[in-house]
Amino acid sequence: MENKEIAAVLNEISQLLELAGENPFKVRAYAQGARTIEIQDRPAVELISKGELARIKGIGATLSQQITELVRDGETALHRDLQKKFPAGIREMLRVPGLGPKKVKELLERLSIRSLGELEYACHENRLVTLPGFGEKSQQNILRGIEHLKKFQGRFLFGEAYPQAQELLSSLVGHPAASRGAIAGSLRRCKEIVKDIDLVAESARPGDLMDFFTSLPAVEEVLAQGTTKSAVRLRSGMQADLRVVAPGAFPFALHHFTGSKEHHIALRSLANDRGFKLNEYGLFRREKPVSCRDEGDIYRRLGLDYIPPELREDWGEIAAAREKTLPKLVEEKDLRGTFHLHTYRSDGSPTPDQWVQAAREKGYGYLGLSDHSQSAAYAGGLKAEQLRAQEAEVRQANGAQKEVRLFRGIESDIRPDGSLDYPAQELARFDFIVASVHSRFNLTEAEMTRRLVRAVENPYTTMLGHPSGRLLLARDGYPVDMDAVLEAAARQGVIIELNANPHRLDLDWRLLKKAKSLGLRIAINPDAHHLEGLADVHYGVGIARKGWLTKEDVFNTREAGEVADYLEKRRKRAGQKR
DNA sequence: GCCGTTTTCGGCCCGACTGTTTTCAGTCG
Repeated sequence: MENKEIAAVLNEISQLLELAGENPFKVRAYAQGARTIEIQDRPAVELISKGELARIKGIGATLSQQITELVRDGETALHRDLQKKFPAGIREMLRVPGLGPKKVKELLERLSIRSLGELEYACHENRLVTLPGFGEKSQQNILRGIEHLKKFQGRFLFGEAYPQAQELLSSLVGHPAASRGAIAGSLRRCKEIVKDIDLVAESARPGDLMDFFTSLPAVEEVLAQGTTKSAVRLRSGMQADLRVVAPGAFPFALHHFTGSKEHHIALRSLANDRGFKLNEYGLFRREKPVSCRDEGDIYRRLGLDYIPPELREDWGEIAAAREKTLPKLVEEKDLRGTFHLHTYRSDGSPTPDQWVQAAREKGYGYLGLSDHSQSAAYAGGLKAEQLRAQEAEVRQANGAQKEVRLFRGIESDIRPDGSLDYPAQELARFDFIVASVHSRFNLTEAEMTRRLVRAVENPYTTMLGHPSGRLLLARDGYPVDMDAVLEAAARQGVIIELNANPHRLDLDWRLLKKAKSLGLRIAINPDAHHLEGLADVHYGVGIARKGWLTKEDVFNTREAGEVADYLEKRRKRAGQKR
């Protein structure tokens, strides 16, 4: 059983214990244990065999026993009993905003409601109003919450939410009552999926700013309005929350509402140890406020280096900030070019000349064009006989100007047996090759792992495209032993793509740290099919930062000449190996 | 349930808002 699966079970145990009315600290201990086991570099089975499991901070005797039981039997008695007591329908009710374990328990015990469907029915029957702790309002809110769950599932892509947040923010900071404003929440931390938009603003006239916010054209419905907090539902279906604070409190509010919760728990605990108290209004030493101009000051007063928002996941960043070993994260301005762009020849729209123009506008020195290969018939993959024309076209675009170097590549399908999609003499002619899986996702994990390992062992493979194959909010990645694939890529010097398309953001940031530790280079590629898609590298950079990557870890921060030399050398070596 | 350079027992981040109450519990971030 993998660490991730173990974590999922522990998390569920935590939720169910909460439903059972257990000690909240016990509940938290299980949730914390889940996180701890998930971020271990080594599999639990190894930790158990070496007797190191119970020595990990946050895993004590009981959790260690539960994990051991899980690894040995694939399940635990505790988990099984809890599941029997609280079936899936009950757990689903916890996703309704405003419903927590206590209220779900009440619904269960007093009205025998055991699923979302039953809950909706009970609301329509007006049966919640008489329940203690509930009333007319909460019944309506629950109905609306169910409606919303059904409609949107309450989750949105980073790339969907970000432009909306930007627009709201620019409206807000343009208002005379606002002196400062910022995006906060998981969006600021660059999570690939977000639940809502959090905004923080500073104002001496909060009432005016709130009136302005709740009447913006993007707002469909005002869910709550006060002088410190307002919440609205946007026409897009997203919820946006605005917090307004008085001048001086802004850094603390921004920090607080950026999260994550786990980061705050760890940080406040450290603050306590050092004689401080930290909350959303300030940093205090013996009840006396400590002045901070910005978030950097907050960390410095606590004896830490500044921790960028993307890293605030309680994933080792606090220890690194204390030891002054935080990485200097890559920035968008470090990128010198990018790869994996489609043209009109397969399923994209731009011509090579148009891509050159787009690169120029972005200040890039090079672009790597890679249309689909012949097996991807659905995407207009290039037949072998079309390759000469493509070659000539790229050569011509390069001859016509000197500012932007176009590299001629292909996004080669990885066939089910792991081979690439053209004969070697064709592969040898490309400047670079992105190898990706686009079909036959239904192989077993062992077969898929073999397939990907074989693909990265092909001497012509330059990079592995969207390694997991996931489509966020739509499709999980195929089953594959990603560790084995990454290790093979590291042996072969194959670059790993961080596909920056908001639907993919693949390789996942949780694995980037692992890839980095293997010495792998990462290419932040937009996988763009239209000119506007080039801007998606922004999301890729956010995820790269979240994965602790520096400029040096990212392949396309190199200058055009260096990239050209690298690709040429690799191509020569591949020719010799063949 | 976990943890300990004051502690092996007694803490565990902390405050606002909502809807329900008539002083507060539950939820949320």
